[in-house]
Amino acid sequence: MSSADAPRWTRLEPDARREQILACATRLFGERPYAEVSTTDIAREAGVARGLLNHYFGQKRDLYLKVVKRMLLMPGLEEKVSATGSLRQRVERSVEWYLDTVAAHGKTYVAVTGAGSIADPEVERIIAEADDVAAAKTLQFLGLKVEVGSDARHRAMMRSYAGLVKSTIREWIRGGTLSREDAHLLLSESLITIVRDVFPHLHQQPGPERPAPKAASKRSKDAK
Amino acid sequence: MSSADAPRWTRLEPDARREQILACATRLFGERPYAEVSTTDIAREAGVARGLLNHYFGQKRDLYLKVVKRMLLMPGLEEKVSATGSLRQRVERSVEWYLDTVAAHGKTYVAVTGAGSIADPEVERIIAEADDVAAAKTLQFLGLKVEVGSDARHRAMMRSYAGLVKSTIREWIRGGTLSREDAHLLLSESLITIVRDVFPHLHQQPGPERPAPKAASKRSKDAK
DNA sequence: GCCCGCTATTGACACTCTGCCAATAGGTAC
DNA sequence: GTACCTATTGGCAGAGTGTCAATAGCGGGC
Repeated sequence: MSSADAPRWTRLEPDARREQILACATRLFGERPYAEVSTTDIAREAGVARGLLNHYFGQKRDLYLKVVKRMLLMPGLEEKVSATGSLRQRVERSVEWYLDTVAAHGKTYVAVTGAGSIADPEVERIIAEADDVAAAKTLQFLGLKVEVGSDARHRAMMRSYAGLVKSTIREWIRGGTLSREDAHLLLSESLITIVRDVFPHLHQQPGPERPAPKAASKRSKDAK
Repeated sequence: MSSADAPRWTRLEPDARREQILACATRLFGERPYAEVSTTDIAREAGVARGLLNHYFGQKRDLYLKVVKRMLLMPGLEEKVSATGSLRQRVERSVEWYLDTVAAHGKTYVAVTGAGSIADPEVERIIAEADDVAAAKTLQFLGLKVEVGSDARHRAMMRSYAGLVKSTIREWIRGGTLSREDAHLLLSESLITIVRDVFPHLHQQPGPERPAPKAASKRSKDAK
């Protein structure tokens, strides 16, 4: 026999094993919803004993949390995209970058963020945290992080905007009910509106504290 | 003894019992996430045997589905709000109505819609369906449901918008990071932008098929 | 090349939760 | 009071999860 004295299992460096398990878990959680993926499935996929998952990650939820974190805390943006040009240019570039990034990660991203995953406070906290980081990055990238007083409010609004981003991406990736161009258009226009009309005092517009945007503020055609 | 011959349990009409169980389930699912609420908890809360839940609702998921449905398919809008006036007026009235409705239902609504609940295909389908109904209603209410050809695309965009609505409401209801006025402002401005700039051909604007809104379309100040 | 110790990994046990179904008993009509 | 209908119960079997002592890769010492 070829496997006469072959070891029944191989010993890996903790980091390597952790990484391997995480990769399998990421794929499975992308294919099926949380509850449908048993730890036994993940263990079988990775070719290890189920107990090893708990050894490395603790609870099943913690493993899921790691997957979510990795998905949401995509590094990039400020390193990849230059923060120059008109507002519209910057908005469109950041939207473009985001769509690219998500397209690369594919379904898992949608499964993790879109469905909101498991309605667990801890998971939700992680998602909220990631949204907050993304919000801060976006604000900073757009060159709007100036007033510290109302920063919390603006961050909250950017987190809200993140909801629009997620649902739009789901329409695009999942059902294909929106094309990439549609998504781009919708996200860009909305973000520009938010920046212009909802925080107008951050923009060039001087105006009063919050100039009741009921009367359409006259907008000079933005440089494009 | 007072309870010498008192019956150990009382017999109810199926509809009444179903209703009672549903009420308890609704409350519990609003307090804790799906996985944290066991059928035993619900049964204890309702004062019945656990098996009765399965008898009336089948799977635990089906019970949850019923709760979600009841939450999401809030009737109203077209019956309550008149579809007259300028675009801005109609938008603001519908946003107002929606905020009122959600505020009435409170945390359960947020728990059910916001977190996305359980990442289950069936539950997701229900939510998507409800979003779609809401989207169609909104389009109709805004007086934009005219072209049948691109209706699917517009519906998809309104479903995306629903994502913004949900996340905004969560910021408002949960953390209180946004005030009701903030939510109103954000949602109104965004919806107006979408209707104006993303489906401009549906509005008064004639223009080509999709006139690349990069160049800011000149907007006459809307009647207000 | 052989043995030894370290520790990555296993396998089984106990517990919880869920779905199912035959048996039970509340209530009503006669 | 009695008998029937069926709403309701309670226990059983299966699946999934977390825990922990025991096992066995595998590198280092000689």
